[in-house]
Amino acid sequence: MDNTEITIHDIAEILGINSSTVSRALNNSPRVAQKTKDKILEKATELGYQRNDLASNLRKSKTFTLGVIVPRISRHFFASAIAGIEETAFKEGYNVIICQSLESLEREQRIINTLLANRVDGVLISISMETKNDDHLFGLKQRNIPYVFFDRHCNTSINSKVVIDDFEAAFRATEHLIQQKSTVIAHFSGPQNLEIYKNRFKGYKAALEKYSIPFKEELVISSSLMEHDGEENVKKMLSLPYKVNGLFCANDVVAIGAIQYLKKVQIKMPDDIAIVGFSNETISSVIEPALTTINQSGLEIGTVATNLLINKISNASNKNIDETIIVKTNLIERKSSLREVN
Amino acid sequence: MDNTEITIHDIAEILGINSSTVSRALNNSPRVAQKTKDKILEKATELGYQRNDLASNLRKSKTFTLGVIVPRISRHFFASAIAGIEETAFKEGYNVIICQSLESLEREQRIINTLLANRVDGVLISISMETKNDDHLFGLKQRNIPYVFFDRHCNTSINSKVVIDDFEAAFRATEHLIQQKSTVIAHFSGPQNLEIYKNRFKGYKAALEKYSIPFKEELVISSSLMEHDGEENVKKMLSLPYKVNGLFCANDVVAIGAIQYLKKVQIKMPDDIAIVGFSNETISSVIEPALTTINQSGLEIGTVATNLLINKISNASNKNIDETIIVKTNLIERKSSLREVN
DNA sequence: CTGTTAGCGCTTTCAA
DNA sequence: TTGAAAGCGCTAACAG
Repeated sequence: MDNTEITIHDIAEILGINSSTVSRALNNSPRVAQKTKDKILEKATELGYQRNDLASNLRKSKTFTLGVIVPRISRHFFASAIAGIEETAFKEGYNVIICQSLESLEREQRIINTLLANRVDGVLISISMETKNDDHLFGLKQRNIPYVFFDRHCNTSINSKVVIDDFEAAFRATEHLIQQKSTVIAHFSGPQNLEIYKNRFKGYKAALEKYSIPFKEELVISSSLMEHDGEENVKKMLSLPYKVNGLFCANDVVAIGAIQYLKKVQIKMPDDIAIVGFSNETISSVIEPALTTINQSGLEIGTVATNLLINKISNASNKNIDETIIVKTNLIERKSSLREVN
Repeated sequence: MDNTEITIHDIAEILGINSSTVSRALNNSPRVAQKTKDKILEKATELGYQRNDLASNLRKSKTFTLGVIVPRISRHFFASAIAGIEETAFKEGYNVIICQSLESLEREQRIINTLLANRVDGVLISISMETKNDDHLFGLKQRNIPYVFFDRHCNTSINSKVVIDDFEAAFRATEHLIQQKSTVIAHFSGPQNLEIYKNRFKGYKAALEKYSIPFKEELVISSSLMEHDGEENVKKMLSLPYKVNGLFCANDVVAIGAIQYLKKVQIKMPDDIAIVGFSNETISSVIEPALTTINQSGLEIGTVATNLLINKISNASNKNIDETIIVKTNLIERKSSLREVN
């Protein structure tokens, strides 16, 4: 068990040929005789040769690797987005480095430096809660490395992004509640420095306005998107001096927490309170039967974003065109199984 | 916005010094005068220099990168294990490449090749459901790249691993049910080609034996660890011609599904059926109040495994010593909040 | 179809 | 304390 790396030179020497030929053969170049190729391939597998991508990539100044930055890989939405990203990337011959910012700007910054040092060909990013602008992406811009935001994006400058129409979705969600006879509608919101939550809030407000329902500050309950925030939010909501009979929840994780607590304190959904929340294809079955959802496909967003990025990488002409792709959402109304059960 | 990479040579040329000195300075070598260092660092930041790790790693034959292979990053347990891994790795100056096998042996194989090609310094792996042995790790062995199994491991040859005592934990879990007056105890099991599920099954069986409870084949219900399997399993369990009043669930994801379905069909826990299942620090609050858990710390397992791996990497003498570290679990009994509520 | 040569950007002897 | 030179393993002209 010796540690020596087998290189193309070793193979070349053994076979009494030149290492360039070995290189060509291993890259399946048409400019090598089939017989030589066979010989080389056989020897390579025999010796357990494994190309050194560091050397190869260095030489080619191309890594076929994409960096992906998400706040947290375990979140339903991001997990499904990653599924879409990986699928698309692999199909196009790209590898993917998945990194989590854990909602920290500093970590996001560090990750970008690492990706830069590793010469990724492009970056997909969904920003952390702490991130207020794209200053820390300067390195990418300077080095002309294309990047695409997905879902959580920056609004501080023009960039390529793949998002849903948060305003519209929130508007529709709130409208749906109103049409379901909800008259007092709370909004569990997210960090207001994130565009998506800003827009969801705006959509909520606009719908109220349209139907002449007075907006009340105290019905908007914000949080940092942890599951236990759901419980906290519900408690705040229940402590109001009047009864809330509708809830638009801007985040799925919070929604899960909220629904669980509502069940626990025996508040019936949707009879006591109707809920509309965001969801996606991988979300836990907890939430599914409980409420009407705005289906936001992480898989699709991931796929679309990756295609856009790879496009930017390969078409130099597209590289500097900033475009926004809006992925459709749809409202899925569910027969609440909670009605019978709870 | 030109695309030219800034190299140490550029900096050297501008400053009229040699690139070796620049290299040394940027690596904070003590063999460079502080004045020169300052000059170089200033110029480097001014130009937005960013080291090319491909070149650096190639030269050093060392990447300070660990490969991590898990079945699925979105699973509670693996997400928390990854948290532990990253924390430990970063602390020691290592980066981490996270890969998911999606329970496919073929993908696992491909991932290993990619990691090999990228010359990672070591690998942490929790095997897929399809993986029956460690044949596909041959490349790692051959190249003398250390690897450590965590949680899901192979038993087909001696390897380093960080695991819990599955037999003991399962035994204790089942014993607990018996002491809680459960007389007919079902076991929701996992794929029997995985050691951990084999051992959990053995522990279950051994406990029954100790207390002279007859073992029944049909009480052992296996699945492929999806959340909806929980529901399927419960249905199978309920279709038995006798009443089951205890359940030892060998997997948390299945447990979540099972508990939800049990709630749905209004079976009271623990009155109608007492449950013990595995859990860990990040698990959804869904499961928490419902049952007694065997607390299996992903964070700790990740941390321990990473330390072991880094140790193997740096101490050549340890490299070929295979050791098994058993991380303690503990049984956490919960006051079931379901009792009052449901 | 194959060989020669140069060099990707960095680190690391060895020398001064 | 700095410089010169070699080379990590690979690919890509260019030549033949």
